[in-house]
Amino acid sequence: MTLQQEIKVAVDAVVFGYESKGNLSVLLIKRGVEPYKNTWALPGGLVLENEALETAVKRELKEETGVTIDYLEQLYTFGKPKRDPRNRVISVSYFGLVRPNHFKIKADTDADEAQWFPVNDLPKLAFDHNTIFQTAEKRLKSKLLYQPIGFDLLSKEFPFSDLEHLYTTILGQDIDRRNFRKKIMSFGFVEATDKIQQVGSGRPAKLFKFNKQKYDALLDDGFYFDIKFV
Amino acid sequence: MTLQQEIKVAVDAVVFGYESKGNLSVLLIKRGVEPYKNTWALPGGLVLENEALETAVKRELKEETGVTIDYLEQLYTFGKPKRDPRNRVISVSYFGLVRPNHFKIKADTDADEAQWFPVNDLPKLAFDHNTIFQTAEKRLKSKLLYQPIGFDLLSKEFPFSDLEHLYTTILGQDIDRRNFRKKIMSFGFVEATDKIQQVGSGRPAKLFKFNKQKYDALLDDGFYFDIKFV
DNA sequence: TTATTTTGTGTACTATGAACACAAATGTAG
DNA sequence: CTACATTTGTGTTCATAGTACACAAAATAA
Repeated sequence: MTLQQEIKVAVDAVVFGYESKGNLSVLLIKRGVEPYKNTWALPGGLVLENEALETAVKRELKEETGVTIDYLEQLYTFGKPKRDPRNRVISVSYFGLVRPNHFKIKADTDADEAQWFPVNDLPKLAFDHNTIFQTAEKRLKSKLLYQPIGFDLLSKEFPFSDLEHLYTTILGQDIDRRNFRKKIMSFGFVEATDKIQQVGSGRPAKLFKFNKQKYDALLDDGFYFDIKFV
Repeated sequence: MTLQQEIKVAVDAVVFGYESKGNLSVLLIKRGVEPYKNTWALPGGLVLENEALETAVKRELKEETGVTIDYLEQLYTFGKPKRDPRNRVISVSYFGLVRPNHFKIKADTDADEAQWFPVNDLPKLAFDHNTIFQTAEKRLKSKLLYQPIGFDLLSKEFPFSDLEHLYTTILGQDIDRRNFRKKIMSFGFVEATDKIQQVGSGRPAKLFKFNKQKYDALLDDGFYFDIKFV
């Protein structure tokens, strides 16, 4: 009943990065081998014989881009028979976020092969990677509304406006700053520090930080984030 | 850099069924071959050479249990190197729901190998299938609160109390019947029929049905189900 | 005929969401 | 150095949605 399989297993990662003021980007690499040689693609590759899936993603990311990941979760597994023109390859895709300070692409060996692209201006990608990207983008938007993953795209300490801009950028809609701030602060896991930051013109901003311990404690109580009102 | 792979790809399904009055069950099969011969396991098996993943699940379900699925979505991909004691096998798991009238297990060939088990009284399962089950149960609970998947566990026409009991059973908490009914009806995609059903003692109940078209139309407007208050 | 079981319904109170504008602190341009 | 532009920071009112709560109606069972 069970034919001998010749299916290969790959992992691919959709990694988002955010630079202040509305720059949401995705990390891509330019393929050096056929098929799709010289085409942009998501970082990723084949899983090794005795390697866990998540280990494989992290390894590939490090090898291909040098970027350090701050948040990583499994996204979806794509397995259509013809998604790779040559062999049958199923791809377990991952969804990742990086902080601005982990944003820089490594300067050595194949540095010019990896690059950040703004999400609104992506090239045509290899394989079904555009589909994978869209799935990730959808996940990012919906997850932002009920889990505090946005903080993994910001520095450890950030002005409140960074958080606002992150939300408006990703969701593509304006928010009321007073209501947003009131709501976020009501959760109790975002705390003001005593630092103040001045950037360009305008009143200097207090810096805030995300308190993961408090968040985890709330989670145990069946807490639900829920800022879908934004 | 890329060693020759010897990884096999399987699919497994966690299929939930619901019989009236608080009986939530999962579909299991008894394995006929090593490893884990004679141990209960989730239905599933290896993906064929040119077969889509979802096709594979449906095929395995049909072959092993004869049950017709009403709702199916991908759950998670499990890929720890030692999850199968013999070969490296990654499992793409699926999450399924069946209506009561599709509940019966086929009577032919290996019928006695498939069986419904109440979720609160599962045996120890083969491989990491207990983990897979737990992941599915969690998904069922959380999904019930923001997507109307509960209807895929009921008959096409059902008394309102069936819906209530479904929610109390799966979530494991009581609900206020008046508020629940008010909320569900406010969404507009549950409609009363003109049929009335009498079961045992008590006042006979109007039958209701789920209107998928109306639901889909709402979805396009960015509608969010949200009955997490239950 | 009485008790038991299940369905069906409305109102008052509370909490949360939504809408809204102006002063404070700094840099920048004339 | 003064006026203007830019960004941060903050409260109140109104509308909507959630929550708590009890009893009558229609049937069967004893």
